[in-house]
Amino acid sequence: MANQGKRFVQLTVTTPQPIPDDAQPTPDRCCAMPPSLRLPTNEADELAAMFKALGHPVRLQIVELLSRFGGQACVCDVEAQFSLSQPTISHHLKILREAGLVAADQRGLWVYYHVNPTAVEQLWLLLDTLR
Amino acid sequence: MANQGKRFVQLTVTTPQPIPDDAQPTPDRCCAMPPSLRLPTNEADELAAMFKALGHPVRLQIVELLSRFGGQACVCDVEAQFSLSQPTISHHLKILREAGLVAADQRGLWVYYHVNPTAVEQLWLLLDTLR
DNA sequence: CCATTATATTGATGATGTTCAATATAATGG
DNA sequence: CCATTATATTGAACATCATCAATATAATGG
Repeated sequence: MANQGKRFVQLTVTTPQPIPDDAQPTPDRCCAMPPSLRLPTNEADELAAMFKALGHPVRLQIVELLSRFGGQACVCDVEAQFSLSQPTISHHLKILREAGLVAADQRGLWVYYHVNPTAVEQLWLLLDTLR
Repeated sequence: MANQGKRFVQLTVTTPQPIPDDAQPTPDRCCAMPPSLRLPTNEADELAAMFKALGHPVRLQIVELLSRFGGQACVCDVEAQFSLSQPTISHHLKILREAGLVAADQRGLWVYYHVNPTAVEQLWLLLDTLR
């Protein structure tokens, strides 16, 4: 079977507008061309919540770790990598879950976590427009 | 002109890996394959600090705004887009500056901010490995 | 040097985040 | 049903964050 484990997505990206030639380098007044927001507040809220979840070194390391073990990393695997209590790891995993960045499924007594590729994709796409 | 201001991107998305057939559905012990951290703590600290700076809707909107006005957006331009006090905007800009995501240069009485493309690139690259 | 203006800093207040010990929950195997 | 084990939740202590009013700083133009 071709393209196993992959799918293709086509999307539209707005490019940054070029600075117009008549923009004064040192104008005698400011705010001549007030830019308007193109990132709506509700979108910004959701994306910022995901960035916020990545905004802690331990959580970033957890996600990086999970990204290399699709569905095979249980909580105790994660726990083993850090000098943090079990409740603290559980707390960080909850934050990542609630942001939609990871998902969990229970198999027997263990809970296995994996990265949600759609969520990462959204962030990646946004950064792509900011580069 | 067709597709003005837009470009099309085709990209590949990795779907979650299926659990291999030889993975025990209910193994009698866990952590058989302890993964090790590949993202060093000092790197994680720096990257997480940048993600954290993006982890607020207003700051995300500020960066998005700046990305479309390379070196032409002064603080008052930014201020005009939000219902927040001038000190609050200044505070958010400081956080973005200290994370290395934006830089400022003064021209006359005004201070113009622009996105630091190297910083965005770093985050983009990391997310690229997590997809 | 004085007045004006844009931006930054300070200090305060209320909200949110991080961590752990203790405890609860839920699955498993006798 | 009981003991064991993995994970989650609770509650508390302490740290950090977001916001604004007030004030400081620094550039400019008289």
